Amino acid sequence: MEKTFQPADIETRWYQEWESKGYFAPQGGDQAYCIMIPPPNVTGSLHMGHGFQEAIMDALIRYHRMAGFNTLWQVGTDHAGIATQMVVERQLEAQGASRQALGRDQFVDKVWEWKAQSGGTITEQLRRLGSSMDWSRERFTMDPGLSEAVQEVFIRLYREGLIYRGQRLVNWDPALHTAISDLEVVSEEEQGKLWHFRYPLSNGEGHLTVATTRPETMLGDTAVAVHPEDGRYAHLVGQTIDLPLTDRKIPIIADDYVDREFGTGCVKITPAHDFNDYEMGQRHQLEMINILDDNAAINNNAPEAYRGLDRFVARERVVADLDSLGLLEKIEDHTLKVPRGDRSGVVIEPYLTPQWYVDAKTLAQPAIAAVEQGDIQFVPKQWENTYFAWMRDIQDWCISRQLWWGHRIPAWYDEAGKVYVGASEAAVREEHGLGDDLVLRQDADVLDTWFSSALWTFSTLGWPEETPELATFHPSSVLVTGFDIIFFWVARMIMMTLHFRKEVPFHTVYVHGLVRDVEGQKMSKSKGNVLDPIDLIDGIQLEPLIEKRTAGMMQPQLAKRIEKSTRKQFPNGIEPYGTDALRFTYFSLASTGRDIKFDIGRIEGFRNFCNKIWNAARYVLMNTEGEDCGQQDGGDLALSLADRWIIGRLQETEAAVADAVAQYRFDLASQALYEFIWNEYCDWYLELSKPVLWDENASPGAKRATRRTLIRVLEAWLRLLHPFMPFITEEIWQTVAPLAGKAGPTIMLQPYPEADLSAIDKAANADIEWLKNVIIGVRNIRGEMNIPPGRELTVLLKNGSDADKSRLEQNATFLKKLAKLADIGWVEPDEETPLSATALVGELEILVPMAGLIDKEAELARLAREIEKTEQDLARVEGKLSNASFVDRAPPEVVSKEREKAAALEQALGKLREQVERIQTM
RNA sequence: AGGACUAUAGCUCAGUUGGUUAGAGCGCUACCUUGACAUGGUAGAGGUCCCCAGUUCGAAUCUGGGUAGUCCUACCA
Repeated sequence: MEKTFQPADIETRWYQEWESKGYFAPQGGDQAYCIMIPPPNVTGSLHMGHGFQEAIMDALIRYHRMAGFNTLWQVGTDHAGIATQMVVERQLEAQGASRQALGRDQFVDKVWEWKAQSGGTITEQLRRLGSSMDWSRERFTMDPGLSEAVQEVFIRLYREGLIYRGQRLVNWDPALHTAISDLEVVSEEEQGKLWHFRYPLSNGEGHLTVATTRPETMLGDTAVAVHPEDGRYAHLVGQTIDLPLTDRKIPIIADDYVDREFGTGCVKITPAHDFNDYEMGQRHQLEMINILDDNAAINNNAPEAYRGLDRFVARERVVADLDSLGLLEKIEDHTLKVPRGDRSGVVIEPYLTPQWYVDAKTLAQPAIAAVEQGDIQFVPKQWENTYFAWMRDIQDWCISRQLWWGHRIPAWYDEAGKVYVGASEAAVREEHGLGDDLVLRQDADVLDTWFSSALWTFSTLGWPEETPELATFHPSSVLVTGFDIIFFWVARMIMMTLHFRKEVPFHTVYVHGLVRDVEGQKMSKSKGNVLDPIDLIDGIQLEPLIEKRTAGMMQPQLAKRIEKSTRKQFPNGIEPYGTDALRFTYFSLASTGRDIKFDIGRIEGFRNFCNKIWNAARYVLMNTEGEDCGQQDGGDLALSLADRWIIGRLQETEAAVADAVAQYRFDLASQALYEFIWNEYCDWYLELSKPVLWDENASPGAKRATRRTLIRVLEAWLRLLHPFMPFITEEIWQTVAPLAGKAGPTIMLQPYPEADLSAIDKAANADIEWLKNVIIGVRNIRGEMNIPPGRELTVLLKNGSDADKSRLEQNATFLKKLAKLADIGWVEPDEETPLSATALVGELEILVPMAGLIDKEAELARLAREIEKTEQDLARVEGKLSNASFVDRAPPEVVSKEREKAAALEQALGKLREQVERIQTM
């Protein structure tokens, strides 16, 4: 074995081995365990959030696979309608072509080509993370089977009246030329203006002043509204206004939506271009005048002067024209929320178009009930509130998109505009008895990507066929996802699955936090703070990293800043840390209910942990290979104290890990493993094994027992660790297993360690605790007194109990070795002792004679510190005990515990003071 | 506007049902290449548990009120 762990050497080798041997496929017991991957964008690439999420899923999957479950991790990718179409359109643009010039069929072919070309990136990256998904079952949302499921769902919902077509206001993206759902609109506060206009009354008796943030919409105004109880305007209700710049008269109406306090208390109403106005228009049967075209330029419904102008040009023109008419009262600065498309970034317009909708209110009812009843549980639970809040006020879901890439809507229209929904044109004709002479035209739109994602848990398993996989693995066990897609995806999956399967899609939703950079900023391309998980695994030089972070920047000054901060943060680039270290870092940060700040220092620490594991294994192998490790039962076995102790601690660790995983506390699991492996197995157990293995006088039974324990405990914790660090554990296990009497082609399919609580040896724990304390006592003196580590000491023990005496007898060799002692022995309580530095373990005194070694003043100073600390502790405890109500009212066991503490402290204090006196008088 | 979450060592974070000497990793200080590991070992320093009040014998932990930060939802023209 190499002296240091080299992850690159082993990772790809093992992954290929696992995949090619089919280890990821379901196999195992009657109980199924299934996780559906949140399908990443097929043409996307891996980011830190994926890395985190996949690591968690893989740990759960490997854990349950080893625990004997019939385990499926369903993998697949999403066609990501808008995102993918945009990428391909940009590529066409760069070549001077366009989607329109190409035509629909050819364009869609192009997208498929792009998918074929770049679709392997993300799946290759998932493999680099060690994710053990079943690639033989990989699905894509536009596979024939999944498309069939989409069509089936659409048709059935339509027939049930739960999908309908309607003309109403939608969020229109003027850049992408498509409707988008409410969820795809992000509103940010921006600086804007509030324009105040005078609208003249038709009767010539003055005007009303209205305010707007979007002046151009006044061209489509069809009313002015005031509050019904607003005394200032009550007499005007029913009269009309001469709408400036147009030749229209519009009514003054009363509606209690109007806020009397805001502005003048008069609101211009544009039902075709504002969601609130739309509703008011419905209430008052107002005319709806659409003044925009698909590009959000002014259309022919507006006065001629404005036709063809872009909305923002028209805005300036309207303001200028009103101003010249003397109707512009004032302009104020105003911060407002501007709605923008999450993909295009352009300002969204409420726009009147025919679209398809899902009746979400109806579907939401059972979906709410499922969570209320606990059929689905969120972890952490507080996300249920978020879910309820949204579901109880859910709006109908606009599912049609004016795109070409996606599932085309299975609806056909005749020339009269009558709609027929069915699986194909032929099916529609047959069903409705339509003659061949009747021309049918398929709906041009495709479905929202999330429509197909909503079916993911069952469409991937073969639905609408009743497949064996569906029967076995549905509902799935747990969904691992970020809170950002609870509405987009989780809620919709629950609705669709309950409707079509009459069962939940999953029993648990584990909601993890967002991965942020070290300063808590969201990672984003434009901030240039993105970390690529693959770069953390393989490492990257500074220059390529800068290149990567600044590539394709629109603004050169941004690139400069990014380069500077990157140089500062990673002056030497990023070292290769390996997948295991990266994964372990994720786990250690994965406490529930908070985002994680990714600190490069942590991953370095866990890389070191990998190295520690590697070297611990080297040590064990050096001492066991070619030796009798008691593989065959029989032969003398004389377990040492340390052997019994570490076996018990292993059980406790196994229990802790199982407990942590059951609660999705990967941070606690990783911590328990780290602590056991490094602080107990390596720091203490390996050291305690040396005196046995290197002692020529030790019995063969003792040596055999120690070798056996060394190798078996190692073998067990490799399995225990495997779901979290798959590669290093597999690599080491291959060599270790036979020596531990285990056989098998892979650690992946070995049984997961289960705690045997009867093997926990409380007495051994206490004895080891004593041993550690004595050693630490001596080391402390050595360290603080600057005694060279190589210098062997003679130590005297005093005032020991019978237990201390027998403990010393049994452990003298260990003490000598670990504390570097030439000799250790007892002195009687009244016996004269040389002047010594002392440490206390309970009542036992450890004496290190000072002659020639220890400076008198230094020891006095050390004792003074010790005394001060002890005095403080004692004062606190005595304070409690002198409080009558504490003694009266606290539980007796708490009180007696405090009393014992006080006694022990008092005694220790006495001894320390005695010691000070002795040193001073010498 | 409503809601959620967060605040503990210089940094990143644990801390179970109230009773600990408030912990870990990184960083820091000193010493050490001892036959697994310097990606290491040993010892050590470092905390007003955000603030105020309350409940309690006892609060990092429970309650109320503040402060600061992050996020979500809905929005007034």
